[in-house]
Amino acid sequence: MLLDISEISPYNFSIVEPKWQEFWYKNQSFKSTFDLRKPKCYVLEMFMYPSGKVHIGHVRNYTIGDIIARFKRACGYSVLHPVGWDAFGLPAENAALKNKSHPKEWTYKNIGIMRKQIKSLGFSYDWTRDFATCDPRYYEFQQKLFLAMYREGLIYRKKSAVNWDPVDNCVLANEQVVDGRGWRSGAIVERRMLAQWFIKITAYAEELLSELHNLDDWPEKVRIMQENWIGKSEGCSIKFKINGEASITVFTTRPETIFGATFLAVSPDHAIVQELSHSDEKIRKFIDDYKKGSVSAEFLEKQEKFGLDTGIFVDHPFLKKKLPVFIANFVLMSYGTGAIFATPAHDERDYEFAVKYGLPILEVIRPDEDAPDKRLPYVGSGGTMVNSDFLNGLSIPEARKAIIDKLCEIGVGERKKFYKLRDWGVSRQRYWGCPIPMIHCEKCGLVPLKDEDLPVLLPDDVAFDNPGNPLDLHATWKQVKCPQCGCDAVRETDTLDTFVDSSWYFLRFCVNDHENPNLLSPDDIQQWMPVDQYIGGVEHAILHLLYARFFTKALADCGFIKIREPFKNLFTQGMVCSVTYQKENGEWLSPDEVTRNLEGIMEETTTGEKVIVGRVEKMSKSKKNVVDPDIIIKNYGTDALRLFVVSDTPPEKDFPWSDEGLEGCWRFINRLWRLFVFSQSQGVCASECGHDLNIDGLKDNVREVYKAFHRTIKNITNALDERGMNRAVAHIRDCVNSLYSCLNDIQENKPVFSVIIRDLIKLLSPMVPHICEEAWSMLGFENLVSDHDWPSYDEKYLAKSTITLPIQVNGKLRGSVEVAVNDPDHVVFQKALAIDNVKNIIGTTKIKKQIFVKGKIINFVV
RNA sequence: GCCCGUGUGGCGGAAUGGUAGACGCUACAGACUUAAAAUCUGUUGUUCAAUUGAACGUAGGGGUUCGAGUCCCUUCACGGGCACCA
Repeated sequence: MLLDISEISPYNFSIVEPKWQEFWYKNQSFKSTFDLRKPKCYVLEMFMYPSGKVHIGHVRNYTIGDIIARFKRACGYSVLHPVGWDAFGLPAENAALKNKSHPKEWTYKNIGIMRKQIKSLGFSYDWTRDFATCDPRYYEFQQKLFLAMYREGLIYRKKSAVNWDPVDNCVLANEQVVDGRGWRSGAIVERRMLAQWFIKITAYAEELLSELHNLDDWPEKVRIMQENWIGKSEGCSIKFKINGEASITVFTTRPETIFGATFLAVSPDHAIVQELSHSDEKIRKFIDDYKKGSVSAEFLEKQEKFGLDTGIFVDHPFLKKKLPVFIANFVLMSYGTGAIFATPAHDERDYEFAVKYGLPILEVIRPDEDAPDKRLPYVGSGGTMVNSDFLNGLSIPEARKAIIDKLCEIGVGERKKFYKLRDWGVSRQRYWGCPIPMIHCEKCGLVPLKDEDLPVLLPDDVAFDNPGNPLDLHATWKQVKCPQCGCDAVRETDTLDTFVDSSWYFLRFCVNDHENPNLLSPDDIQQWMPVDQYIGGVEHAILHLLYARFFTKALADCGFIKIREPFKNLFTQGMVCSVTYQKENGEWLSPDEVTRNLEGIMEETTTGEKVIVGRVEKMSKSKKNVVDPDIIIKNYGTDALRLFVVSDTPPEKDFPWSDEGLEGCWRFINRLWRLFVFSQSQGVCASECGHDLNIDGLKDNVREVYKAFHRTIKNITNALDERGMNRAVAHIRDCVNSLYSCLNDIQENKPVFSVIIRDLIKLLSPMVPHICEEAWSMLGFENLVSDHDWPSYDEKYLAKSTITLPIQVNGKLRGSVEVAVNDPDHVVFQKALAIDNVKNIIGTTKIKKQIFVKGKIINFVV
């Protein structure tokens, strides 16, 4: 009795999916054990902030990771695929303020909710390694790392310019300053010098930069971004004498322009300015005005250049000439030496400043004749030195070398490198973060805690109703005895930037807490590190990825670990986007608030008001174009969702959400299901797989399907190796389509189809694991498909015996011929020339040249 | 301003320098059905011819090549990063 494929009932994902999720979880199916006999593969997705809800972006990120993890596992790797929570941070405190809850409670509750959501997505995680950064076990160890880095001289405290919110009494990150005002209080942000904790990332600037070139498996884009961020420039420092005694040292990358220097400019934060301000009212006022400006980049951008003559003069090192020294707001204390010599003729900023204050402009580079723009300021790289004493007539590179040599020789200059990279300010005047294990003692100064006195636990009894840091306001928490002298002292009340928490979590995952109490057990780390595949959003290209690289190097130098680069292969996935709808008054509408009317125009369902269909933009709550994964899973199942987020669009590109596309994946899941059920009814099962296959005896179409299947295995394997999930899905669909075209032949060819179906399930399992496990057990296969090897293909089936050879005349396609692969050339040409179309076009013209690329193409040139 | 990336049907996208548009979505048609949905099977770059075919076609212009979406030069558009960095 034949089963009618159209009568197979739909795939019941709502029973099947939870069943397998439960099974995997209970049996710890994806627990990682290191196996020396296998190559290892550490697959990691950037861990999640427990905001309370998993969004589609997470789903895409983790699905990509899960596909890689499952694929690698099947390919015989011993895989580590962990999951955890980046749990400290400001939103928990904001929520606490709003809901009168405790950040801890809020955070762990959210983790609970999200853990459940993540489980419903069927990811192959090793749940035994799950942890949150706010677990005392985790942050205690972080304090230990902090102390080690402090001992190593990598951590210091220094006054630094910060954005200060005078209403909230706290420091704001640059991102939290909007139009010069605090984002929450609305108060005008001040620029303040404040004592802050810093980690000396600049000590690693050179290594962070040079090692980038070895990160071959990182996106070029990210490497360039980091390179620019580190921003190395090479040049030299030059000492300018004041009255033959004191001096000002400047840094320049254009020392060859020194004969065009007409003044010096120093930062308002420069030591010499501080000194002068004591005795000079005008300078004091200038500094006050300057300080009113924020340090935020956005604010600085709008600012005009302004300056003040100090009245001081310095000697030009080569000319009997004095240069005036100006204070200028565009000179940054944080870069170089905080002082420059200005050559207005060849620098845009110097030029603008010189024009404004009527300072001389002296040309020292004559542009080449063919230079596109010879106007001053001339900043081109070509030209000849003029008005420059012994440099006259030299090219710029020649002059640069000559002048540096000379400066070094006479002892006023030195070759120098400078970096844009700044030290990492990690102090946060917040409660919900890792406490800094330091003590302020009046007698002893800064005293680090001893390792054995750790952890410094966060107190639970804190209040959030006052502005400022709850730790600082706590009645007793900060009172402590100095570990050195035993006197009364106070704890540091700043907590660590949460980027610190995420700078070493990947190391922590290597160690199974339950099995090894040493959280950075060197053996475990040596086994698993580096992360073989790291996956996350490109928005972390600089901060997180740079901090994590730095931390790894620093911890290596502190003796904790041996590796120096954490992430071997980095993959940055695109954002999930969706169309936006907006009313004419600008109000955003969600997709279920709009309908297409009879004329095909979008309108608001309730009011009939006209709706503007906006751009496809990143999903965000404010634009109301978000999609809730829970609802999708409820209606279509996890497999359909997982399949959808990786089909059609390459994972590195932005993904345009579409309900129709999702429907398509749902249809495909059912199409698979019907294939499996129908095949089973035709006798396809595990026990049919044992037979030796005699390919030659098969009917032509079945043999072709079998051979094509080997190509499918190859194509999918290659696609997944290159992380082209969209291509893998396309090949799978193509393959399923061709299986559908020979459904009638299944019963007669049970062994062949059993093998095909078995391997098809394996090929599908990284993407849609639930339906695969179900089909696997339904067809009588043993264990889990997740435990089985990846199918292999046989090269001998890849070769085609006949091919369709395209025939071109003068590079234009004019037809094609079926030829056997082993046809001799003259036979192939004969066939090609016999095509009517080809004959007509060539006619009696002489063939000048014939190109035959075997197996590819023939081209006649006439 | 500087640096990087991208540009292919109505849409998402395929294509080691070798038949451009695989696969999917949308749309249309046929089969099944009393009917609809679902399913199965087709068609779907544009313009002519209307069967077989022809011309055009991978942002625009130029070049290399027997042959270019792919390599080189150039212009434009969009996206991203950095931005007083001396």
